[in-house]
Amino acid sequence: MQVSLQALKAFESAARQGSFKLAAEELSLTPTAISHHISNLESRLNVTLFHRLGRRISLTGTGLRLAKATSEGFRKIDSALEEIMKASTGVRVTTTSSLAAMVLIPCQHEFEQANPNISMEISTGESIDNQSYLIPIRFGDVAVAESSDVISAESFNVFGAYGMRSPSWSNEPITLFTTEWKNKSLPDPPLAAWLEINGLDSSNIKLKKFDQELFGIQQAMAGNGLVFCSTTLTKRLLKANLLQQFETQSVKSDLCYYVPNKDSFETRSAARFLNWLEEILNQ
Amino acid sequence: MQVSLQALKAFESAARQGSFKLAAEELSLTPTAISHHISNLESRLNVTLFHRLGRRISLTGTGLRLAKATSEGFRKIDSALEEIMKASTGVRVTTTSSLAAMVLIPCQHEFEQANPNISMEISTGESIDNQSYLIPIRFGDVAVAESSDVISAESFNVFGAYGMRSPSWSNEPITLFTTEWKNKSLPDPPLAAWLEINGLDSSNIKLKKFDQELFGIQQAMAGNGLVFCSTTLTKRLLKANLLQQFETQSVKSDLCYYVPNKDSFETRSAARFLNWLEEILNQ
DNA sequence: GCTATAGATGAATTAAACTCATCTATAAGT
DNA sequence: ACTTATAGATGAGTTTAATTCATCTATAGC
Repeated sequence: MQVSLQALKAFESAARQGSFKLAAEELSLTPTAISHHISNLESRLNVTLFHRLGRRISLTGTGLRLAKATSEGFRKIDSALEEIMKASTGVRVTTTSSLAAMVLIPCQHEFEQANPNISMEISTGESIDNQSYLIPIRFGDVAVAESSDVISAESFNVFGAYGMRSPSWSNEPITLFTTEWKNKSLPDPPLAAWLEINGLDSSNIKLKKFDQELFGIQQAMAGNGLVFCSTTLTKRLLKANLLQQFETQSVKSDLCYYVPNKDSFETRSAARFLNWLEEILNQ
Repeated sequence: MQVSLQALKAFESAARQGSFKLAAEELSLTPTAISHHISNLESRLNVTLFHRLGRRISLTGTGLRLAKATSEGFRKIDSALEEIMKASTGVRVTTTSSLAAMVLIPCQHEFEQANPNISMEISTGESIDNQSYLIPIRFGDVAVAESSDVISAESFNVFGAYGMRSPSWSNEPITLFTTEWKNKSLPDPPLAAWLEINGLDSSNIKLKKFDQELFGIQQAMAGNGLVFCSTTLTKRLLKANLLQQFETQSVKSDLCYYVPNKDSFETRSAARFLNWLEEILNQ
């Protein structure tokens, strides 16, 4: 190509604003640079692009035609760049109520502190708007998710309010909150396996079910019983002395959190967020 | 703007061709330059544009989006530039048969010799295709044309074949070819005014009319009579000793050659052509 | 007729784009 | 499996091109 793109950029701005001076301001250059660019362009193309009427300029017919093309062309490119830049200054995540409320939202500030130039936006619910650059963290069956997409395989255990005494499983009636997913195709929480591993039986246990783990956890924190839920959600609450666990073993489940097409997120922000997320979930 | 246009150009080419090496060849650069440009772009935008699979590359989703935008944008700009370049490497003129045959075509070679980088294309007739960059040289009434558009005001005189003896206007019958324009709104050739200025009367003159001056001139050259026509068309023939004039005075007419919106032709080629044309018509 | 402003011009400076040399990883050939 | 050739990455050095500075001209407004 024999004409410089910067000259075209200068021309586009000057044409749009009808002034070398204003173009210079817009592009953070001196009017001299604009003048050089445009006369360079004119001599390379062998055309006059501006009529010089003393200290005033006006587009020639040829100039007008070129201006239309350059404006449109650059606008197309700029808007694509802008979209990318917008996407790269922040991450937009959507996930389950439980993960959002128990993990993401509490850690949001910490993430933004560690990554000052990345803002984090969290949404939950059925907003299936297939918007570009929206990162969905799904909760599902490990058998269904691509293995490379999985960020956290879920283990389950029983937790209770901090400070309560260890329950005596065989002697007293126990209220245990657990979850029955709204989505029936998901594997159930592995309560039976957990009981077996810990050598317990369910005769004294009175089960209460919610459709989100979140609610059972909140009940447990309020001292209204114990909760059987994923360790991912309670990790932070244990550290913060809001929940405690007992001498029971946790049990693996077929459930996991995963991000569909995890490797297709190419913005650095998304990559950093996903790394950070895997770290806090698997620490 | 924080991203360099040259980097975008490099990216566009690499994306389209799927190879840094090919992009380098297309842009007459080294593969290194392409690599630098693209990594610069990626770090500025905070995104990954290409997946690097060893020595093979493939566009990421973001890269694909950007590639679409840049390809389209640059294509728009390039095609406008190409049109201008094409226009500036040549001039395309359309005019009357007479001016074309008597002046433009005989001088075409001379013009192209003097302007080696400008090719000249001459067309005549009703091809009113309002194509861009086609220069029409019209023949018409000075009162109708914009004065700034006029290139030559026509004077008329009588001419005969080279070497013939001066006609004796009062003693012998004379055949005089003149023109009756097809377009009736044009002023007639000023024959009456010419006779008056030269103190002659038309009693011995036998008029024959064509609708183009060209034909009368050719009859006169063939020795079949005299021709009353514009001096512009005969100037060259006089010099070349193909025609001669006698002791008569030429007479001004209301006719002229003009180029509508003459000042709207901004290509250097067009400007140079128009200057050259005015020169040879008014020399 | 003076002053201020916009642009033109040419030389000097500065910043960027580009290349070179070197290195790594993959793909192909033996 | 080992060698060879190819594509790209990386960092330092060089060259080109973009930008500025100083100066000059012409217009517009006072």
